[in-house]
This record gives sequence, structure tokens and C-alpha cells, in this order.
Amino acid sequence: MHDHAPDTRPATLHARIRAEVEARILSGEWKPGDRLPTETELMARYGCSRMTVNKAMASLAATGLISRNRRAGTVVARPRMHAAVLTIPDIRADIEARGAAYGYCPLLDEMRPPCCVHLGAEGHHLGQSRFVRSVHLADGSPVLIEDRHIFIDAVPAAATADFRSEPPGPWLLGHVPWTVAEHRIAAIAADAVATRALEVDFGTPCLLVERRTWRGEETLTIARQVFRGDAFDLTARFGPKPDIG
Amino acid sequence: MHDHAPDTRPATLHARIRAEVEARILSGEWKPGDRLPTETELMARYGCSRMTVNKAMASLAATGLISRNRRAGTVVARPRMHAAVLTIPDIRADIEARGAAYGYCPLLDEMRPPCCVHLGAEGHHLGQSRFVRSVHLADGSPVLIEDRHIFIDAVPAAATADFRSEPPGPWLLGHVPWTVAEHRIAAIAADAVATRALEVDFGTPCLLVERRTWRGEETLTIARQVFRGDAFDLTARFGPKPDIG
DNA sequence: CGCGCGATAATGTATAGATATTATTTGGCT
DNA sequence: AGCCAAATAATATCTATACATTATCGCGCG
Repeated sequence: MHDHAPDTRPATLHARIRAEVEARILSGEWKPGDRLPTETELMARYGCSRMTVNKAMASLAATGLISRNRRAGTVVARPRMHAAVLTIPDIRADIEARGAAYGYCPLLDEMRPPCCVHLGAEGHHLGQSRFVRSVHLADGSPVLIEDRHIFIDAVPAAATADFRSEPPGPWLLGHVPWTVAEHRIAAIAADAVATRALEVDFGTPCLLVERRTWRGEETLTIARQVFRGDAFDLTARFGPKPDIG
Repeated sequence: MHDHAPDTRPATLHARIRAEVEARILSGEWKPGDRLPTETELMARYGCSRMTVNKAMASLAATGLISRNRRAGTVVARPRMHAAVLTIPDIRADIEARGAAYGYCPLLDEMRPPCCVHLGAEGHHLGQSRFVRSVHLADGSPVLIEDRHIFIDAVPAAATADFRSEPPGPWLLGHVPWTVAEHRIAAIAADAVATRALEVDFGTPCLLVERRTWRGEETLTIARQVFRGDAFDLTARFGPKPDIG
């Protein structure tokens, strides 16, 4: 019987070196703290130039699987579970992936006067904002209520954008380059607004995602999304696996 | 007045090239879809070798800020907010960071017979497990209840470990190399167990984090953590910024 | 013994070239 | 026009070498 399994070995040399070193670490053959071969040794073992070895090892170091130090050499890093890749839900794609029909329904759309938020010690002036409250539906039943502020000083085009059929989230993603986003995730009880909009009982547990997006120092938008607790959850996956570099 | 601001410009050439290209993208000067200079052009502009330019650009491509194609050239990628770095709470550090005293109290500790979980289509046999239910406290008041299974086949040492004073989480991190972890985050209502252990009313919204950790194909441990909704939340930050490569 | 200082071993960066790969363009043939 | 093949332009990879940087080692001196 022929072996029809796909050849998963990377085609390029540096990727192959990386994969093999990675495999030895993940299999436990090389344990955390163990010293691994020097670039010169690997260069001899694979019969390639040091630059190629370096590329492979630098990539492993970037993912945090190994730790490299001049003169001291390279060691297998101690596993730390401090960060994970969180998949931000693309609401529409998520809903459609379950085979449900996506719906969007704006409830409020108005200009709000300049306001201040307090971040730590200092207040931050944010200027006038466009405020849109909307509900996202799966097969007609509400799943998410979103309160979004878009700050006009930072995103002038938002003053005239049409959010009657397109939600502000995708519009922003397509129009505005951003640099940093921060999310806060919490469990809250449905308040009066959420109770009505999501058609749940008062006090029902809901997942709250507060997202704030910046470009440089400038706040572009703040979104407050309340998901029906029974309808949505987030998943995050972390491993040294994802190909970086 | 002297400028005492730290020189944030990267010292190395490829990092400088990357930073400058990145800055032009983030400032909006080069917009999504725009074609950017070829490696040969950048090489001339910076008076360096093509390898150096390549390193800078490959790194930007790795973070997803640009998209590169042979022959077609390099273009600014459309911003996608699909992933973020989620800081996994180190409960103890978190509690102590707020100036509270950390406490740990195991409630149950027993061996459980082999069990099966169903993942998608196929059932997965997991074998015998050690089960530890514990409460984590801040200044004496409960903040988190954790149900943890550790599978003996995968982690034999767990059979004899002492979890009376050290929680299983840190013990595992220190003893067992893992490769992949997956988290599911949801909002749930406090059930009977949580109500008692967390000293909250029945039905109170709580943040649920289910964590499953593998080494290769082998499941090492499954943890189900229920946080008091009013006491804890998670934050995730994402930007193209973090230095990779 | 302990301290400092130079040698050394490892990684980090950069260069100039070569070859490989791949998508596009172009030109020729029907 | 339409289609296939060759030229081409861009990135991708690799080599061999050089020099820079830095933590550690080991030796000599007080």
C-alpha cells in the first residue's frame, strides 16, 4: 500500500531545521532548561550555512519556544502560559458559520457632545462622537447589543457614514487603519437596556466585551458589546505552533 | 532644555527599516491595498543589502501588516481584527497585584475513573484522572472556584503530587511541558456549587474559563474555572506592534 | 581567597552574490 | 479574438564571509 499521506515536511531548509528542533522539544526529548546545539554544530549537522540555521532558531526564539543568549548559548524555554491568541469574533461570520441568517438593526444613531473618560490618573479629552446602538441577530433573534462611539476628530468620515444597513464595526475596519486595540471581557447581569434588546430576563448572565481602538495616541472608537450568555462564547488557543517568521 | 526622552529608534538597520515602513502604514500615508516599494528600491533608498530589507519586510509580513507575493509585489494588508493577545490570568499574581493576600483552599481531591469526552464526531478516551476542586481567595474572600482533572496516563507524577498547599495549576506549569492550550470563555449563572463556594447568590453572573491543555495529541489536563463576575475580568491587547522576528 | 580583566565562545547583524520560485505580462500563432 | 508559451519582475531562499556584541570562563595578581 502506498503512503498517500501528505508530506508535511516543510520544503525550505530553514523551515525544516526549525520543524525538527521544534519536534524534539515538543516530544520532550529536549526538556526546558536543556542546552541545545550551537549554530555551528547545527550548521555542520545540516550541511548548510550558519545564516540558515540562524533564521530557523531566530524564528523559534520569536515564538518563545527557546531562549537565546550570546555566549551562553540556546536553551529550551520554560513553558509559560501567560498569553494566548484570542480569536476576536467576527459576529457576522460567526453567525453565518452556524448556518443562521445574520441580521443587523440599528436602534439609535446620534451625535454626542464631547466627553471625557478617566484612564488611571489623567482625564482624556475625546471630543464629539457619533453614537450608534445596534442589535445583531441570528435567524431573527437578538444575540448581541452593541453601543459604539466613534470619535469625529479622529475619524471625520464617520460623521457622514451610513450605518442604516452596514454596522459600524466592519465599516471602521475597512476605512480606518488602527494600531492598538484593547479588550476587556467580563460577565455581567443584563441591565434594563439589554433585557429589552436581547429579549432575556433581567439579570441574565451576559458576556461583556469592551473594545477600545487607537491609532497612535488617538482614540478612534469605543465599543461595548453585550452578548447573550447562552448564545456566545470566545475561544483562545495558544501553542508554540503558529508559524511566525 | 535637553531632550531626555529615550531614543526609541531601533538600533539595528533591519529594525529601523521595519519601523519606518510600519510608521508610514500606521499613519495612513500608505493605505491598505497600496503597493509598496520593491526590495530593490528600498535597498537603494537605505543603501543596504537586499537581505536586510528582506528581513524587515518578512517580519512585517509575519505580523500581518503587509502581504507579499512573488512577482506581484508587496501591498499594505487590509487591517483585520481577528486575533489578539490574551493575557491569561495568573490568579495568584493578579490577586497580589491588587494588594490583597492570596489564599488557596482545596475542597476535594480524589481519583476519578476513566472517562470519555466527545470532541466533534469521535469520542476520545482519556483514562483515569486526578480531580481537584479548589477555591482561590483574595483577602480571605473567595474569587474563583476551579475544577481540575489531571490525566494520569499523560502525567504520571500527578498521582502522587501534593496539592494541599500548592494549587495544581502552578504545579503543572513547573513540571509538565505542554504544547497547546485552548480556552473557552463564557458568561454563566452561578450553579449550586459555585453559589456555595463563591458566597454569591444563586444565578449571579460568573465568568467561566475552560482550559484544556495538550502535549501533542495527548490531553494533559482540563480545568474549569468560575470567577466571581464582579471580581474579575480578562483583558486582551492587540496591535501590529509586538516585536516578532 | 576574591577580584578584575582579557580571552573566548556564542549569538546578532550585515553584505554581496547566486539560484529558485512564482505570478504576471507579453508576444506569437492559430 | 483567444490561447499557449516564453520573457520578466518580483519575492524566497541559500551561501560564505565579516564584523559586532555580550555573557561567561579562566587566569593572574593582590
